Amino acid sequence: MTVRVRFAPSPTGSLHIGNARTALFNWLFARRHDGRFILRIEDTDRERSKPEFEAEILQDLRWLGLRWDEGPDAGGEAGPYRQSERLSAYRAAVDRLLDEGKAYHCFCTPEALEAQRRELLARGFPPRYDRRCRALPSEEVSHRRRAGAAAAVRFVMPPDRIQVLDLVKGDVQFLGSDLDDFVILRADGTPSYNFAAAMDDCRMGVTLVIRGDDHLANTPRQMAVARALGWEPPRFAHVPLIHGADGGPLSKRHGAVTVAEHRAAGILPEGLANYLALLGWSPPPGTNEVMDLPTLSRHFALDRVSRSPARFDAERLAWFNRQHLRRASVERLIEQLGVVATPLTRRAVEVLRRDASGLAAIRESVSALMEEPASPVGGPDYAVLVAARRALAEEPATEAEAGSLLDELGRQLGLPKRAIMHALRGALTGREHGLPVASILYILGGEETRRRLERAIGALPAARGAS
RNA sequence: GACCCCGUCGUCUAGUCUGGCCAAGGACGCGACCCUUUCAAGGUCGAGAUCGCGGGUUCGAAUCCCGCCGGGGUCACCA
Repeated sequence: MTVRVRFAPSPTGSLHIGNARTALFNWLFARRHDGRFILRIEDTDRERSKPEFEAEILQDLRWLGLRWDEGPDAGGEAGPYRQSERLSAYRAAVDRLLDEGKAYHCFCTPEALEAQRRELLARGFPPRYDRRCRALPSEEVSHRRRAGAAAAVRFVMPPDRIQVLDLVKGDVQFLGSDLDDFVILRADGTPSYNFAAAMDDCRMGVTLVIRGDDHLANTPRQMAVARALGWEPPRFAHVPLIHGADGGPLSKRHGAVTVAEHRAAGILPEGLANYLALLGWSPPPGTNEVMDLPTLSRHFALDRVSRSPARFDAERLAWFNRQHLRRASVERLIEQLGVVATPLTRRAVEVLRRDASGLAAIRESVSALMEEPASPVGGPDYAVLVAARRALAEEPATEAEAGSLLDELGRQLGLPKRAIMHALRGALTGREHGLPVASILYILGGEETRRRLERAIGALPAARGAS
C-alpha cells in the first residue's frame, strides 16, 4: 500500500512555525517512503476562514520547499481538497449515522450548553454533555424539525475502550465512556472538526496522520467516528509541540512565530527547514546535522522523533541559517535577497555570504557598499590616500590579489598596516568597521575604488594646500 | 475537576524497548586561546547534567517497578 499523508491547516491565519514543522514532517515522511503528500484545507469555520489566509499558507509552504502531490490547486483523485467543497458528503454520512441510530439531533442552545458546562465545572465534574436530547421521542424530533427549530447533530459515543497505537507516543488507551456525545454537524449544516477530519482521512485514503500532540486527546473521537461509518481509521503519529523559551506554548510574545516573519528576518528556507526538522527529530548517529531537504528526507524516520516538547531557540536557528548561507550559490542568494545582479552585487554576495549572520545582514551590507560614503571617517590620511590612488590602479581579480596590492602599499609607505587599513576603510565606505579592506577593494573593483578615493581626497581639508 | 501526554548539560538532543560498552555522547550557546587590518567568521581547548523527586528490584538502573512533584494537552455548534 502506498503511503499517503496529509497536512491539513485551517486558513485562519498565516503559517505558524509549529504547523510548518508538522507539514515538514509529513512531507519528509512522504518523500522517504515514496508516498503522496496531500494538502487539505480545513475551512469549515465560516467565520474565521479566509481565502487570503489559504493563499498565504500555500505560499509559505512553497517557499519552505514543500510541494504537495494533491491539494486544492493541484487536484487529485481524492478531491475536492477544501472541506467547504465537501459539505454534501458530510451531510450524507451524517444522515446515515442518524438512520442507524449512531447520531441524534440536539436542540439545546449554545447558551444553555455553556451554562450547563460552567455549572458542571464549578461543581468539580467533567464538563460533559448530559445527553438530554438523545432521549427525545422521534415524533417530537421530527415535529420540532418541521417547525424549523435549529438543531445540531451529536454523535453517540460508544463507551468501549479505544486503543491508539501511536507511532511516536506508543500505546495510548482511552475509554469512550469518558468522552461525551460531541457535535458532528452544526445547526448551520457545517461539519465539526472531529467529524470532517475523521471522515476525510478515511475517504482520502490517508494511511498515517502525523500531527501535533494537541490532537492526541481528539484521536479516540475520530477513530470512533471512522468506525461508526464502517471504515478502519488510519494510523497516527503525534509529535510534541514547540514551546517558547520560557517553556510555555509558543505565542506572539515569543517573537517571530510565523514562517513569514522568519522569511522577512532573512532566514533561508533550507535553514528554517533544517532547524525545524531537528526540533523533535534527531538524525541517525554519525550524520552531519546540517542537511538540505533531500538529505533530510533520506534520513527521516518517526522512531527517532522525541516524545517531549522542544523549546524554540532563535540562536540555534541562526546558526543553521549561517551554515546554509555558506553553502548556497551566489545566484540563489541574489534571488532570495531580491537585489539587482550586477558584477558588484555578485562579488559582494560572494564575499559576504561567508560570514554574514543572515540574509538581512547581507542585504544591509550590500546596500551599504553600494552607497557612496557621505564623508570619510576615522582620520583619513592624505598621504595614504594619494599613495593608494596610485597603488590601486590595477583591477584586483581576487581578494588575495587585492591583499597583495595592499601589502605593497604598506611597504611603500612604511606605515603600520592598521593605520593604512583604517584610513582606507574610512575613505571607501565611510565606516570604521566592516569587511577586510582587501575584500572591499575586490568588491568595488578598480574603477569604483579610484572614484571613491578621488572623492575622499577632494573632501580632505588639507587637499587644497597640499596638492 | 476528569482523561491523556511529557520530565537527560542554559537550549536541541543521543542513550530508555533489549539493565553493565554511560564516572552520560554530539550540536547550539557560553569561556579561554590561536588567527587577524576593524567587527565578525574560522580553528583549538574548556566549563557545563547528582539523568524531576522519593522508594523498591538487582552484583549493577538514566534504563525495570511503585508513589509523588512539576510542565503541557483535551474535555466548544474553534481547529
